[in-house]
Order: sequence, then structure tokens, then C-alpha cells
Amino acid sequence: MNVTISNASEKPIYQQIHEQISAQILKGELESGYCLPPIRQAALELRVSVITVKKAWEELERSGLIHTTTGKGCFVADFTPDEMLRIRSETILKQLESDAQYYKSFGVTLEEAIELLKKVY
Amino acid sequence: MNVTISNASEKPIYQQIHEQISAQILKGELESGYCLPPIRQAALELRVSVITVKKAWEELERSGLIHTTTGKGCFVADFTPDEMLRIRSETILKQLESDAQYYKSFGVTLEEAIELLKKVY
Amino acid sequence: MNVTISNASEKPIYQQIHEQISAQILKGELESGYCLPPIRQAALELRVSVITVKKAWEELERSGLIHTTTGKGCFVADFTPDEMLRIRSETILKQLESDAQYYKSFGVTLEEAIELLKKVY
Amino acid sequence: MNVTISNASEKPIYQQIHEQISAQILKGELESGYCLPPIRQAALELRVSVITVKKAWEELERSGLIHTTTGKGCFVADFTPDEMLRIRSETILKQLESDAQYYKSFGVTLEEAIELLKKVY
DNA sequence: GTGGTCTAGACCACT
DNA sequence: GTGGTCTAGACCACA
Repeated sequence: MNVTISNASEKPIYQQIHEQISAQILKGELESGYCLPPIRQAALELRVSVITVKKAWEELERSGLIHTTTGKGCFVADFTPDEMLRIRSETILKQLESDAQYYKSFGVTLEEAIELLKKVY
Repeated sequence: MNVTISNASEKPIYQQIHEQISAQILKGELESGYCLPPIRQAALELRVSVITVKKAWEELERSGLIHTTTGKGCFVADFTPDEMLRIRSETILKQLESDAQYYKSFGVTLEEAIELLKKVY
Repeated sequence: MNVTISNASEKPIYQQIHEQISAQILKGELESGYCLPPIRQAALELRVSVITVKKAWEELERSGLIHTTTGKGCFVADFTPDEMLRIRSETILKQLESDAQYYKSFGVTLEEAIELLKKVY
Repeated sequence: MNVTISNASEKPIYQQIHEQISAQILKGELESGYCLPPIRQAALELRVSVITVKKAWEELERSGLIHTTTGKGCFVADFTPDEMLRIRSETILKQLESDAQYYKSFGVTLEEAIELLKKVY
């Protein structure tokens, strides 16, 4: 459970959790079959409500990244390294597209965007 | 008033308006001293509440892009081309930084990010 | 709000609501653009928690049947009669397939299934 | 023990076991007097908890399909071919009734239901 | 007034 | 002990 929550953030808590776990799975830090902590325990650790964790877990399941079985627990889904890469690419691309559209609306050229990206990386 | 609003978007309406007007000013499409339409007229055109337009205008004023004179109207602020460039850069950079942080959390390298950026641009 | 809830049913309440509203939309009883009652009002009428209604509404949105706008309300989504028919067929087919599989597991033939279906209809 | 279990299914495991054994008995694959494997052995084979198998067996006994003798084992109940047909019909009919009600709620006519049933069978 | 999020605590079904 | 559902009540952002 390597998750940090910011109450100051404009993003809802359940989404922060979802994003971070999601990233860890897609980076390969959490392997297929890994058992996530029980929602109640996770809620205690993160000092949030059980229902908030539940919502994050539900989103992960909807993305196909984890798999829940009542009475057993929540497990990182089985997928091949190829599938994992595909999902990761899709996730990133989707985000990058909307980001690019934003930059374009300000008249930023591709070259300028790359230049700025190098600076902040 | 070249603004398009999407009710389906996850972004609040006032922010959509703010972003688009903001981009137009920073791209130079709306020149210094240009008089924005009265909020009531803008509200009619965009088919949104007066309050919503008011909120967008307030954000623009907070960004220093326009200044309001009670009884006269809202005008695009005076600034030199240099200032404009500076504000534009700041706006973009701020966004790019948070975007970059998101990419990094998925283990995306600078090279990969540039590659993907080229693809979507 | 023509929805009846059975506490005796094994189906969770939010799903009962979802199914019934879903059916009403796909039957054309609720037209495109129709504004669903506010979740709090619906909760009062149905005598369930706000969060339960919310969950049902969320499922409807995920199915693409309604469209929620913060501060405005929840509206039946726009789709052509063709689209509606397609979604209805998909919904029914999906259910029928799993039903058919169940019948088959008991060695029921197509003819027998049709015969029995006529009897109960 | 020709039973396959899916953790991904929304149906509880004990019910999956119950349904499949039940179908095998009613199809005549398991004859009267046939001795089911001891629950511990069945649990090992199916890789589920003993409690889960116990629950499935109990449901089978409640349906009258098997009878348990402590210390001896669980046996498929004695019934005439006629009784078996009757039970099978009842089981199927009960399911079909609730299925039909679901179809009706979407405005599906008997003809349409038969048409679709032919397609998926 | 609308939906969006969160809490704390409860009861139930499944393993 | 695990997840699944539900409640009642609260606070906030948006229109």
C-alpha cells in the first residue's frame, strides 16, 4: 500500500487512490495475482472511509486491472506483459491527447511543446 | 464570443469559458482594450446562467487578463507582447508540469513522452 | 418515477432501480432529454438512501442511457430510435444467451424451451 | 466430479457447484444411488473450502436430489424417471418464469423472444 | 436547488 | 475475516 493522499488536491480521494494503484500495476510493481489489502485494512492505513477505498477498487475492477471475489479478496488481474503494455499505452495516450489539445488551444507548436517538456522533465 | 460549451465535459462550464477566452487573449486574437460583451448578453449567447459567466469573468480578472470597470464593462488588459508571452509560458508550463508528473508516475521516460506527443499532435 | 422496490428480492436495490429505469428508457416510455427527478427527491419517493439512488443513476450513465450534469440534473441521453433498438437488442440478447446456457446445461432442447416459453408467457 | 468453477462469475461458488451437480442428476448422468465423493476430497479436487462444498451438498439435499447418511456418505436420491422429469420441469419452469418476466419488462413479445432464442441456441 | 464526495457504523452473504 | 450493500447525515462545488 504505497499510496499518498492529498486532501488539498482538487481530485477526489478515490480517484487519487485509483490512479496510484493503477500506475503501480501498469509499471509492474504489483504483479498478477498479488492480493490487495482488505478494504477495511486499507481504509485504516490511508485514514479514509471504507466506502472510499471500495470506490477506488471498483474503478480498478472496471478498468480490468484487478479482480474481486467476495469472501476471498481483491487480486491483480492476470494479463500478459503485452496486454499490460497495451493498456499502459492506451491510458497514457488518452491523457496525452487531451493534454495536446489544451496546448494547441494556446497556439503551442509541437516543437515548443517538446522544448517545454524537456525543461520540466 | 467564439466559445463552445460542452455539457458532457467533466470540466465545469465556467472553467471551459475561462480557458477558451484566456487562450484567445494569449494567442492575440483578442487585443488589449477589447471590450468583452456584457455578462447578460454573453449568458444569452452561450445559453448559460449569468452567474456562470460572472464566475468565468472573475477568474479572468484574477489571472490579470481582463479588468472590470463597474458600469462600463470588461476590457482585455493592457500588456506588452513580452508580458503576454510570459503569462502564456507560465500558464502552459504550470499545466505541463502536472502533466509530466502524471506521465512519470507511469514510468514514462522523456523520450517515450516526446514520441507519443509527436504521434498525437 | 414508476419504480417498485422489493426488499425481499435477492437483487440489490440499486440494481432493481437501474433495471426498471433502463427498461422504461429502452421501451421509449422515457424520451430523450427527459429530466429524471433529483436524486434526493427520488430517494424520498422510493424510501431509500440517496446513495442508493446515486448508484443506480451511475450505472445508467455507465450504460450510456442517461447523462448527468452537476448542478443541472440527470437527463435521458439523446439517441436515435435505431440506436435505442440496438441497445435494447444487445441487452436482451446478452441476458438470453446466459439463460439459454442454463437451459442447455439441463439438456433442454430448443423445441422444449420454446414450448415452455409459450406456456409461461 | 465433473464441475468447473469460475471465480470471475458473479454467482457464488456453492451455487455453481449446486447447479452443475443438479443438472447432472436431472440429465441422468448421475444415477440413483451413486455415491458423491466425500466433501473433503471434493474440496481438494475443486480447490475450494470444505465449507463451500458442504453448503452445495446441503442445497442438493434440500432440493431432494441427494440424501446424506452420517458416516457413510452422500447418495443420489432414488426417484422414478417420472419424478425426475417432474423435478427437472419444475426447476426449468421456475427459471423460465423469472426470465420471461425480465423480457416482458423490456416490451419483448413472445414471438420476438422465440426468434432471439432460436438465434442463441 | 442540483449533483459529488465523504464519514461512521451497521447488517448480510460468502469463504 | 472477506467483500457487498445500505443508512443517515454532512459539507462542498456548480448553476
